[in-house]
Amino acid sequence: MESIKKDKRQYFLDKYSISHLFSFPIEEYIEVHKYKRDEWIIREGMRPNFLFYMIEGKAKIYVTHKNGKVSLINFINEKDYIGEMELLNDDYYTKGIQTTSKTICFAIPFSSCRTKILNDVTFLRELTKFLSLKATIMAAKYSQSSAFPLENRLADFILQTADEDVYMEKHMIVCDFLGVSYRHLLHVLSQFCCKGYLKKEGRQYRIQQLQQLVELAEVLKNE
Amino acid sequence: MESIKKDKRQYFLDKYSISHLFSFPIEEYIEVHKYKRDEWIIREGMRPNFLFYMIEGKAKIYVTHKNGKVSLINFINEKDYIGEMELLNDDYYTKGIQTTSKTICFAIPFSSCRTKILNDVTFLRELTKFLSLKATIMAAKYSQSSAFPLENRLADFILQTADEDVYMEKHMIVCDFLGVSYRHLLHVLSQFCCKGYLKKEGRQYRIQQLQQLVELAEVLKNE
DNA sequence: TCCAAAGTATGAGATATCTCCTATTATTGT
DNA sequence: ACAATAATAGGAGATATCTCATACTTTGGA
Repeated sequence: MESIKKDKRQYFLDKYSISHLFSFPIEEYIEVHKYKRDEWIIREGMRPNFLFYMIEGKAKIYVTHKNGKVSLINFINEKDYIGEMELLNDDYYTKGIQTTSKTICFAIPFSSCRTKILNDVTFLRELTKFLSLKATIMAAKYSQSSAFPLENRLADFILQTADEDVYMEKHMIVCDFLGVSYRHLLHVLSQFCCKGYLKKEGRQYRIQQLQQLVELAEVLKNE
Repeated sequence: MESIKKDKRQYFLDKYSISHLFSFPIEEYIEVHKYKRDEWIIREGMRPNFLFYMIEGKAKIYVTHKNGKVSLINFINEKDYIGEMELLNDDYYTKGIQTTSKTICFAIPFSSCRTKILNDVTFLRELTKFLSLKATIMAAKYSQSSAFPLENRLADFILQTADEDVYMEKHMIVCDFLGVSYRHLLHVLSQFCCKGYLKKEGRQYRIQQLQQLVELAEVLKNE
């Protein structure tokens, strides 16, 4: 992780201003953090020291079960908060957050801001709005997720996790996340290769026909 | 809908006190509303006049698409809020909420309380906690929903929607919600009857072996 | 360095689920 | 009261997906 300072910091503060989300001047407290692909923004089980707001890039949320199995739970994209559960909830078990590409976040230190933001109705209202929308969307997604064949859900997954045109998730994690057997995942992946959407390069896949994948993924988004 | 007054009202206020969720005395504002099965707590597209907090019973959330098709989106259970989106978000499209059984809600009038509760950090923090937990749970559910055969998901669904031991949802809505074909839904339902879990009575089904259904539904909840 | 564990890869048969088709009831508007 | 529409019901074959078995490769630690 690299903390961006001075002019560059100011550049991001201006480009993605979030001052309207707070009733007090927040800018002076904000740190701008830059991560490489696959870096951990938060380690599982460790309390974060910041409330994060993602402005560029994407990340994945992981949790480890008692039996040691690691599961991918969800994604984080631009304009998402990270660490809001820990901000509010003292006994929340922290999940791991790992970037999927180069990523830039605003990081608001708990040390100097926790009390302030927990008493800021403007912030709390915005956060509540954000969360209730998120819950609604997840509910809708949930109710229809199993309606589509793996082909569509996998296309969507590939687009969400690929960095540039390279897809390189672990099959085991993916079939767990998508709720599909290992065997079948491989089968559909090899179909994608046959059809020329992907090209296998050793252990990773390169996207050859983005448009085709986008069309398959679009199907999930109708209505 | 029936508004419960006097002693009975006080009984519910005491039994399910929510005063700790607010920093000001909320009790005097709370109305206690009682609904029969299948009543609408909120009509789709109409702004509610209350923030509801469900204390007994359960309900379903529906939305109508442009093409006229009606979809079940999610459930509401005890200790859930209803109308929080409308409280926060002026241009939120209101979804329909229909009870699944006899239901009792606290109803907090926007007219007298909206400003107060929108400026109450205690309330906002609690609501945020509630919503972020809900979003997390939905995300986890989503990622694994398609992992299980209809048998398990249907058992869960039946338990969530049955009133006492009577299940009587419309097949069309159910297969939409569960993302499964009409044909297959019927097939699994008739299997449940063969196995003696359910008994078909004209247009509805009566639960015969609750425990078996619970076991099937439990599978969804592991880990 | 070597072993155990995790991950990758593929075949073959078994199930779950879908699509298409065709009847038979409810429900609804006129 | 009647036609039109929506919902229920079930048969049959096609696909998607799962389970099991088996072999090879990479990886992390003793």
